[in-house]
Amino acid sequence: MNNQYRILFAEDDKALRDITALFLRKNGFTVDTAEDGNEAAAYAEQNRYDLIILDIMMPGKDGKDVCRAIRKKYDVPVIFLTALGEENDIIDGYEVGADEYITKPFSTKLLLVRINALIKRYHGLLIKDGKLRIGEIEIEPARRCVKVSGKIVSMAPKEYDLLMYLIDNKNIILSRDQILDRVWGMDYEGCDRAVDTHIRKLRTALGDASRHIETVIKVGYIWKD
Amino acid sequence: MNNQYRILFAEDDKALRDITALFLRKNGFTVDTAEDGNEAAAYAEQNRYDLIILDIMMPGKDGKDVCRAIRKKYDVPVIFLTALGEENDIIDGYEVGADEYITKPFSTKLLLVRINALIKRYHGLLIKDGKLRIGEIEIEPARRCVKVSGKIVSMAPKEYDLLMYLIDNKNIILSRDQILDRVWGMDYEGCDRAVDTHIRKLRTALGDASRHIETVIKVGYIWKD
DNA sequence: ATGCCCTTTTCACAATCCGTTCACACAAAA
DNA sequence: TTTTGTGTGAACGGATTGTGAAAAGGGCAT
Repeated sequence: MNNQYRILFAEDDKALRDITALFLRKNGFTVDTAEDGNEAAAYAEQNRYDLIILDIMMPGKDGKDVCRAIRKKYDVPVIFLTALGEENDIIDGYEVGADEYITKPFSTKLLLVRINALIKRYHGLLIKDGKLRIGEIEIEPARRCVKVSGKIVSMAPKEYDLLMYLIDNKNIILSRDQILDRVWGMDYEGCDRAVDTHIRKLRTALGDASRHIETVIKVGYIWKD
Repeated sequence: MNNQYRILFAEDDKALRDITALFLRKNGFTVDTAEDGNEAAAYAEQNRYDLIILDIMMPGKDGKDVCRAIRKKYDVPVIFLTALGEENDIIDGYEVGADEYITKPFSTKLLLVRINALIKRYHGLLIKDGKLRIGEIEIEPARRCVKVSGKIVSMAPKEYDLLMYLIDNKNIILSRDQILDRVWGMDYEGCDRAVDTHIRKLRTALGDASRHIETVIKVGYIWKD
């Protein structure tokens, strides 16, 4: 399991697709790219994304069709791209459930601003320079690198995933079942004390900063700012 | 896969255009030339460049118009050329989003310095004399030639492509899937352990310098400076 | 077409790292 | 106090990756 924010980026112009995907990866996102509507729909069917960016004009299924299909399946922020002056698309876009609308040409900077706004709206977190800051902790998702008060803290994969999940849902009590479902996967069959063990390891790794992780007896755990 | 940097060079003086383009190509860049503003705008519309060099005074669209048009479309470093003493152009140039400014006549050496500075700023890489340097490694993309601490290292095509992909995305974790998509091609069907094998070969080839390639367990690989 | 060489892929095994479980200590609720 | 829930450390088992070699694939000259 990987807790970088996952973005699906569907755009038929290969050059634009590549350059934008690289830019997004540099900013800490995990990016899957699709070159047409059908590929995008297939990806969205098979995976869960934190954000989906769709070009409206694409061969095969157009962006709006893809968006409608996705919206039936699960709730995820969607950004539409369209050529300048296609105002009708904008209306339609919002109708099928788009959250943001960007006209091409756009600067990568603008795109990032919109993405961060959406992530913040959906998760309550702020990303700056590809780094996620929360108290004395700084996380660089692109490198799965965690620093506490400036010092790099090495972390096993599950510890990192667990940390990201807690932070993603900060100030919300998470039951062991919820944690197991999201961090371990729905299909996990083992005993739920595995969570306790990983919480302990995470606490050890975080040192002082572990005070943010509080035990809610008989319920689960919570990350408090 | 083409890992040379692409430059668009717009200049109406044919002699200067040809000699400069030749010089840039000798230094490992892929160069498209345009002889006026309209041609430059058309090229920029149809292709993606890693750098654009624009003469300000050109027939048709002048350099500033072209720059404005490009800036609306995508984010790319732009260098302006202008005749000596046209200070107003400098002001305007930065206004429309130029990154660098070079007065004619200029030495090819100076141009190269500025180009490298920009490429480095945008990509985090250093190119000098057509060679890309990263730590003790020196790569000549034009010849697909790699040196480690001055010693030529022979490398199979996939190893080279893999190296370039890692470097292009340095300090970013790349999953085996991402690597397979980019270096092998989307349509690759084999098992993803092929990546591991090539990583090993690349490590062997790089010797000491292989310490830059780190394994991120359960996720993929990363090139760290 | 054939054989050769280089590259790529696959496989089996080794080494390493990670996750899970257990037993017990301790703390909180009943 | 009893009961239930959580913290802790160590040990086991399993998953993931490193490694070498062998098989498969492709290009090129003969």
